[in-house]
Amino acid sequence: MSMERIWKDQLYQEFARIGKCLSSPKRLELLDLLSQGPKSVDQLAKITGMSVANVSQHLQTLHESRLVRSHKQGNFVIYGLAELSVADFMVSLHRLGEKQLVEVQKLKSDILLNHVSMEPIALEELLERMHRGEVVLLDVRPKDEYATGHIPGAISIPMEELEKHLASLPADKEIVAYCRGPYCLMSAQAVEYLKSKGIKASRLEEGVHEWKRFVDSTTSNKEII
Amino acid sequence: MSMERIWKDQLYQEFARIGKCLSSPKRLELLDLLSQGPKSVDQLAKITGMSVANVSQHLQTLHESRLVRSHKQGNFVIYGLAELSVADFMVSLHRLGEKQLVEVQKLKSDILLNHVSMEPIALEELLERMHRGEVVLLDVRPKDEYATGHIPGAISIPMEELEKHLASLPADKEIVAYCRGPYCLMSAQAVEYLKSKGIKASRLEEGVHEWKRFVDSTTSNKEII
DNA sequence: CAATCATTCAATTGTTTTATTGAATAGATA
DNA sequence: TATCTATTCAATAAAACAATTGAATGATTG
Repeated sequence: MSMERIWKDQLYQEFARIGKCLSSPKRLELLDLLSQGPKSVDQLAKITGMSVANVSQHLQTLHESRLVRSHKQGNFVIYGLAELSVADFMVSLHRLGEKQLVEVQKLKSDILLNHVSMEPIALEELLERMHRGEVVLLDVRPKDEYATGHIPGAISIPMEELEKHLASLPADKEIVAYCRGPYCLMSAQAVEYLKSKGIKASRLEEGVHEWKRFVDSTTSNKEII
Repeated sequence: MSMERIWKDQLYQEFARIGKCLSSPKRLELLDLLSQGPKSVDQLAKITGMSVANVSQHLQTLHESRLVRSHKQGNFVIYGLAELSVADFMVSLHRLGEKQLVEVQKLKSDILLNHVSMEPIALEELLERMHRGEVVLLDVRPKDEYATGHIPGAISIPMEELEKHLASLPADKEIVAYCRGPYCLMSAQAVEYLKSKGIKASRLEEGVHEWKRFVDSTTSNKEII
């Protein structure tokens, strides 16, 4: 076998390690969760419904490919993305999946039918209307995820505390709720609840990383060659 | 199991199908090759050194995930990327791999040591100098890949025909050669050959898709929200 | 109409991966 | 020091995968 062949095989072998990480549904879910902020092993186990040992094993795999990293904090091992670019890559994967896989499109529209008339608001429209002061953006993720990063201007009320803080919401404005991204249903539940209380509300499908990619693509303005 | 859990599992199952495609080194190489233009099964088999049956099997996998598509042309089945966005996604994967995997960095620098003093020229610098008419950009890929898409201003001389067309190259300008991208060595071989003939030459690491992403990121200039 | 050719299919092999257990580790707490 | 607790490790069994081979397909060519 030629030198070049060996080199290419080794190189693609390496890239395939990242591919391997993405070949398991559970690992993809873990990466999506970690995109929102660092978490302990058993937090991840609880959210995903997997056994702790299983989560740990998947995290090892992700660690070997340098997609996540960890540190000890008291009794817990906290895992997080190794790089912000991993989150951005996950957005790329989601985009590609939604474009190529009819099944993804179907699954998404199916769930939105369950949540009545849940047409999401477009990111562009939202930012415009926020700017004009017409809407309030609501981040319904846990506090720590909000602290890790959120869309500027959003207020934080975690899903479980929504009822408690209902009164503090401005009555005259429309509420737009968002959560972890297109495959998280917390915002849908929030909108459903708000609507049931007679509050005008709609859902933003995008999460923090999708938002970030959007502003990056609209504000980059380097000089042309 | 809750409705939501089932939905999420199905959804991530779907995304994992794309991941599966990326988990095999051979399939990654096939995707990279198809990024350059459509090819028949046995063309791919010859380039990659795999058996035809094996290539066909991998192509089925890629086809099931809607990453490639095929059509018959005479006696041949021609495969190509299903969407240009697949090529762009591959660039994302390469980026992530180069950033996270030290092994990839090492493999790349190792091979460049073999090709003496082969520091690649930066894309930005190249475009500037091309614009000033200081350099000639040379596409050494096969003609059909050039026809599928090339960097504007590049001239096409496939690797094997380089010797034949040597005289037609402008003597006063520096030559910059490029090929399929960072993991293709044709351009390095071309530069080595040109240098051996006393022609000033250097290598562009980027290929068409990397170039495309670069111009997209520098020229996008929509108004800010 | 037979022969040829590129490709796919089917069956087989050996290898890898997954989820599941239960035990081991190593900090923190009492 | 003993006891928790969270996590990892190790061993297992079931499932999925990759590469190989040879046969089957199906269109084109002589």
